[in-house]
Amino acid sequence: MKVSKAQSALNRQAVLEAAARLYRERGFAGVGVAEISREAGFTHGGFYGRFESKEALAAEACEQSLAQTLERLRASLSQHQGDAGPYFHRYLRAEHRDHPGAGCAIAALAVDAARSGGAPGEALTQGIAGYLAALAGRQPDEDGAAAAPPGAADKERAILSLSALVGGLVLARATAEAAPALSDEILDTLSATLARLWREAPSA
Amino acid sequence: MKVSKAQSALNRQAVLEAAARLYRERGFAGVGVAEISREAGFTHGGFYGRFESKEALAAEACEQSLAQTLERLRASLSQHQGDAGPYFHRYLRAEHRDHPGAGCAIAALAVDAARSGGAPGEALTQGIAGYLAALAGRQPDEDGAAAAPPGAADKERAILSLSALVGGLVLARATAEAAPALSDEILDTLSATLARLWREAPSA
DNA sequence: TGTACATCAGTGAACGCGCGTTCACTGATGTAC
DNA sequence: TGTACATCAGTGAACGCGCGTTCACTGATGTAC
Repeated sequence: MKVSKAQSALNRQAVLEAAARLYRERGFAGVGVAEISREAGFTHGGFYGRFESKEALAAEACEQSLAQTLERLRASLSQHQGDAGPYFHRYLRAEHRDHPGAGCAIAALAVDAARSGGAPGEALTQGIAGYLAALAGRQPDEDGAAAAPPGAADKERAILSLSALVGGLVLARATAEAAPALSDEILDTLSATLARLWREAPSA
Repeated sequence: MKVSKAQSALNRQAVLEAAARLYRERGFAGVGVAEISREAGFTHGGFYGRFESKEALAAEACEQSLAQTLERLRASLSQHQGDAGPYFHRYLRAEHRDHPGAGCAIAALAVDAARSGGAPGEALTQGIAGYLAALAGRQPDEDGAAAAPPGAADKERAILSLSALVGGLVLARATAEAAPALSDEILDTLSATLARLWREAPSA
């Protein structure tokens, strides 16, 4: 049963989105192409008409979820005039901890990508570089002058912040089941610490 | 071919150590009981005489590598009178990034443990709690008086530090192949930042 | 616009393989006498 | 201490299963006239 080109493109996108969610939830090795296809509403036989291999799908799923992750950061920064506080606060919520499939691709996939290497590893690397650049970037002046390039202190703060966000979320997820109070404490404490850190040394 | 009880205990330990290394390198889903047994010098047929299941082995391997991870932190803290700087510096070395099998169990296994839940998840949770306690703990006074209990600032600093260590190592590993310069920068920058953080607000 | 037919997106069965787990067997260990 | 034998740690073949991947087939799409 053939399907129109437009529908076929939508179908491919549906598989990609199912993969982006399931991989973040269970890792590359934890989900198969059959389950991903089924989740999107198809049989696994058509998979290789849409993607070259499981690794190719993993790489595309990485790119897609990383793009979403970066877009959220950029949107929040621009909405709050470069103040990262609100973004950190959202990032370190229980809601985010409890729904990795819809959350930060770096926290969910970086360990898997480091192990798998190849195309997913490259996608993650680009995503991390882009994230750090966005976090270190300075906002344009109020009078519209171009933003100053980020200095060493900006890069340092960006690296500390992303490391703390990713590590904190990973720790909170690992402890959520067996020690929910500790898990909450990690999120809340970290959220307060990072907010203070940016308040004390704000960017230009 | 039976084997002496003493030898059998050594053999079990050898399998456990192979598992602790391979799981940290490739994750729970990335290595099978056959490969672990082979790595330790045995056939996989004898596996279920030593462990109840793959999950039971994973849990024991977690406990073992976590115990090693905590022992290293405690040893470094006690050797340097509570100064965590040298430990952070070692933790954030390229050597550590490049050899996950012998490195920090939290950074290597927390994502996997969060996904698997069960006994490995509980082991990781206990390990994280112990790590934070050790990092927040105050050293006894020079005149031998008992150490003061850790305050809120100590716990906050411990959570920020562990999060940054784990997140930083994860990021450095993810970028090591495709952007080695960025990977090095993450490690070096974080190392300097954390050292400064502890120098500026030292514990009693 | 209507018809004839080539294209090709998706189906479902099949493949070889490695997984976790089981089991009959082997033969050195360790014990009862 | 020496002998006879029960125990049991480890072997290797086998199991059912799900994996990634392939392929002959179906039938709606989209095109040539």
